[in-house]
Amino acid sequence: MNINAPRGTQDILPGTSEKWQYVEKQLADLCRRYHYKEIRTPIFEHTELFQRGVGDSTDIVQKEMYTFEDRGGRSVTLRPEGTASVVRSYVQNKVYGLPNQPTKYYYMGPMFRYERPQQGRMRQFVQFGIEALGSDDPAIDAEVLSLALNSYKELGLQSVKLVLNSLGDQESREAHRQALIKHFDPHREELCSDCQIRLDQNPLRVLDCKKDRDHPAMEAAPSILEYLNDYSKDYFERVKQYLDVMGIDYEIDPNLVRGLDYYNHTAFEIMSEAEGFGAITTLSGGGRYTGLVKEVGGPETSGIGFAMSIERLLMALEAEGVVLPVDEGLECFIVALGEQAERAVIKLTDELRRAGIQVDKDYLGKKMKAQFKAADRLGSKYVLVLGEQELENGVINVKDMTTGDQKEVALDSVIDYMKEELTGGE
RNA sequence: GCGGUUGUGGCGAAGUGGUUAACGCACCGGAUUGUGGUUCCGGCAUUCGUGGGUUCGAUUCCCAUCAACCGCCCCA
Repeated sequence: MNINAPRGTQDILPGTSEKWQYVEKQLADLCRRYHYKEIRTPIFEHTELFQRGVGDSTDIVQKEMYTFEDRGGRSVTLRPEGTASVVRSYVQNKVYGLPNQPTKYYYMGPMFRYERPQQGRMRQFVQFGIEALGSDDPAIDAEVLSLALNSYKELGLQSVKLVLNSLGDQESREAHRQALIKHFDPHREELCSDCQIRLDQNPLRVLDCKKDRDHPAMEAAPSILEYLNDYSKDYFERVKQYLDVMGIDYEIDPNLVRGLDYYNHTAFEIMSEAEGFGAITTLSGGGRYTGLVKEVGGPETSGIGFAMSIERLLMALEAEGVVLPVDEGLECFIVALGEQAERAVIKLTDELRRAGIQVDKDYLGKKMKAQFKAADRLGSKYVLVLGEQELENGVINVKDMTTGDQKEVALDSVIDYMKEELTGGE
């Protein structure tokens, strides 16, 4: 019997889950300010959606999908990325017909890719992403880039860089495609097996092949930037202009291609340059897509989006030594001494909790000394002690664990007293 | 899909072909009466990922298997 979590999945336990909650909260607030609203789509979709949406020639579709047949004989796939689902939803719900375009969504949730796990790569991982549909204004490209970058900056990361490229529009891409084929075809036999296939299916991707990186033909390969038509060139210029206006630094990489088929115009990645980050440096990636909405059955609509891995974000925070402000302590621990007191403590514990105070107590029948030790270990700010004596006198002992000071408080006013101590105090 | 490393108690980690498998941390109990973080004392693996083989005997040798980690490809 294999009782381990499946390969490439992980449990996120207390101690770490607080960090996730913090990050999720910060990202949601960032989206609120940029006015992106949350969308939640199913975790699995019809396999066909990803085949058409993500693209048959992509690695994701060819070898990384978690695909299975359900009991009704339908082929379904655990989502490997978020954009296809969001676009499907946009089309299915006819959101393109609503007023107030563009539609600006954010999402956060698990994605699945069947790969060999390693540092920064899981079979189930969590992506946060945004999509802006219904506008091809370069200003919204700049907005998406700004949000992407700020999500890292606001959490305290320093060593992140934005790498930018333009893949041009349909016409530019086609011209470039022809040029690439013409350029690489004479060297076809010298390229790796993957690239020989890419040359036919999507020659653009030959450019980001790591195996053939040092091939002499790579150096002289035609750059997409030289094949941009006037519209695409102008589009790219305006995106850069808007970034400049916001004071956002970026690096142009004409070989940045992106693995998904649907991109055009703006394509980008954000990478970590932190020391000791591991082999994978890409934190997030995204770009503009124009054919996708139509491909999924909607009207010709342009969109742009990006997605980041929360796992990699947390890795980057770790690598840069950023400490998140998460509080793992406890407000108060109540010690009961004796049967009589135990009942009173159970009642008081409940009352304090309903009054908004965080309270815990012992459930292992420990002696007082051990209960104090437990309270200390839990990082409790206060320890309340209730024994037979206190009970008789209608009081309770309140000890401030930081200063060691102890005070006797009337039992019927202890709730107000604790509220005052925990909030009003300083 | 390919390659490398590893698998001893809750965690970290030594170790050897042979009577009781170090040590550290953590945990539990105690050091007189109802008060934590220091100190001292005591306790805590019929068992060395799993299955099989070699052997008089294996945690140590061999094979298989499972798993984890890291890397390649590609990506988030």
